[in-house]
Amino acid sequence: MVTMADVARIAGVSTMTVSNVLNDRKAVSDSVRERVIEAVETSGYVMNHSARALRKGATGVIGLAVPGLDNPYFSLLADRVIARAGQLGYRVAIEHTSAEVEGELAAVATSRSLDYDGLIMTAVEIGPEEAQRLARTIPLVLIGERSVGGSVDHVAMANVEGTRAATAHLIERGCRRIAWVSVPDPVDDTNNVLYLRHQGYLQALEQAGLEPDPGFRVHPGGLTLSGGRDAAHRLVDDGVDVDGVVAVTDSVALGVLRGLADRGVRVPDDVRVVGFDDVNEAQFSVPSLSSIHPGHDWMVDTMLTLLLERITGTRTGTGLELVAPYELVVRESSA
Amino acid sequence: MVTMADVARIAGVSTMTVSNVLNDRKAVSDSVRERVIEAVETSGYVMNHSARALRKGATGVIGLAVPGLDNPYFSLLADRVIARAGQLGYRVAIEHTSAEVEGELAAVATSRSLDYDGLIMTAVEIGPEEAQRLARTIPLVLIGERSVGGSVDHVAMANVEGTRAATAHLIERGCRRIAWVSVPDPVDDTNNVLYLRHQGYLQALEQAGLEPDPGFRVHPGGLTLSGGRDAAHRLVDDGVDVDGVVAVTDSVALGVLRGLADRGVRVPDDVRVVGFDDVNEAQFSVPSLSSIHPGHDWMVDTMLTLLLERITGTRTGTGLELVAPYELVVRESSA
DNA sequence: TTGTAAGCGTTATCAA
DNA sequence: TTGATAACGCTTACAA
Repeated sequence: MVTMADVARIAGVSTMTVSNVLNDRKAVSDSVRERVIEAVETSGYVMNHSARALRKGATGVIGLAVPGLDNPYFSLLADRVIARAGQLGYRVAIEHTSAEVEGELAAVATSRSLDYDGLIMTAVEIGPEEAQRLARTIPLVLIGERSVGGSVDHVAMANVEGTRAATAHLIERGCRRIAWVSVPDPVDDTNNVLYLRHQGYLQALEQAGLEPDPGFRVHPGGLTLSGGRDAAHRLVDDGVDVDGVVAVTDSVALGVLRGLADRGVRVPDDVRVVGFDDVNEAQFSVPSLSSIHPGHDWMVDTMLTLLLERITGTRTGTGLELVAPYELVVRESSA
Repeated sequence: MVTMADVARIAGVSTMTVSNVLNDRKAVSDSVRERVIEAVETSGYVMNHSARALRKGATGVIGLAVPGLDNPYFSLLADRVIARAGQLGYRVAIEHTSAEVEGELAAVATSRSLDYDGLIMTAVEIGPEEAQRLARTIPLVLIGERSVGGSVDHVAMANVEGTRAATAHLIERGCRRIAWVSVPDPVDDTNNVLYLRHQGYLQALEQAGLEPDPGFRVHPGGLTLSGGRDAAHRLVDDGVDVDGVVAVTDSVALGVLRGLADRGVRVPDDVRVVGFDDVNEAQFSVPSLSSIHPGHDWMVDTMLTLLLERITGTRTGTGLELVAPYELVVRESSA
């Protein structure tokens, strides 16, 4: 392994000069700079990031904790976070949280927190206290929920407003019996995405004087394509008479489209469907899926801005809570 | 920041004893072990991985270089690699390669190679010489292609055999005018997935005495949903008379399904469609997509096994080349 | 069973 | 403009 000392020896300078050239830190004479650069190239030197990290107390790595990449929303998110972080000179390591036993999440994150200069986390199971404790160890930005307190920054989606708009859109299109497809009994908590989205659905129905559908038809943890498909099967097989479906996520909605097709239910003719997240695939399903676009780019930019402010110490104190602008995107499934 | 020395002071022992307890390395008396563990907990100590990495010369991180996660195949792959690597005690950092200017790929990978104990890479642009050079710096496993030589291990898909089976399947189902949807003019190279898959298509047609479709209808770099959709539009709009489509990837195939739907072409009644990769979404599209299942789990297990053998030095010498078992999965799009 | 000493490769600080 | 020195937190090798 070639070290800075080797390069220094070859170039006939000190390691500090090599370091200064490589980081263009101070003024270095042109002749010396050239010699160093040449020595770097001939020797094939590569920087040892562990040594730098140890010395500087920063790793240049941001952690991104998501349930899994096996989900179009999270892979979309990861893709953009990686790309944007790369532009800012950071690398991204992905942490899978869904594999962990409940509660282990925070422990794992804490034990690894030193490896990251900051952590972006989709807060599915983590509670306010845990989040605050974690945030004392490492700059922390939470996605998708609200009001954790402490120095935790939040970038939230317009969960309530989004599903309210989605539901109102179906009502406006003439739907009167609108099902909500999500997991049963989300915890009544303003930090819970599933709860908030359900509230939006309920609010829109109430505003229109309509009765909500009592059924939740996805198994907990089943916010997936297959979960959505199975839910649609049960919806039809149980003889529930609906003319609209609001699904808690696009994955579920796409599964619902498939499940309705299995039962010969036509979308949008018999039933109109709306999702939430506006994943890429929503544009290409048959029929294409109407959805709530939660401002992905805005969210990613904001998350990284907030995180870097904490990392560099530009901003301290109580956590900010920012809500991304959302947009209803109408496609074939509700046209 | 709490260090091992702090813990040692609190427990009244030496740092080595703390280190030994934390790594349960040697026999440590129960009383001392208890004191150390208590000191760790009360102090809130967390291991500094940079220091350990510097000292041990290993980071515990595996790099995964993929074009982007904005693609169901690569996100599926990343998901499984992260999960499996986690079980083996490694973390995974994702490198985006598609953002790089051509040729920079190798440079970037090299400059970062010290950060990883090993690298798994989808070799889209990297050439044999670059790969070999890289492999001298870091254990390297390449995905999806073949025959790079040197100490580079390979886990390949059955590219030729897969598309041959897919094409033969369409022929067996009665198709006679089968289009190939991929990028134009893939480099004639046994290391090029796109070339190999095209070969399989050609072989199946030749075997059946059929004429190949001359057209390639996806723009380079457009192996995406929208690329597939646009290709299908052009196929129909140009009046090409086909009764079957073999797409180079599932993303393209799913786009083709959408594009055909746009033009009122029925699948499978008018045209049968087969893809390659068997991504999750293939089961849930309408119609569901027939595909070549390239043995994802086998590939991921094998890749990590090979990589760890190189990392630990268990195996040295010339690179192995292993081909994953494939399977044709027939679904509605060709039923 | 526990402890001491040295060193991994880099950079901050201060001196020349 | 350049260099010497110490230190970051940990583990290997050896000593007690």
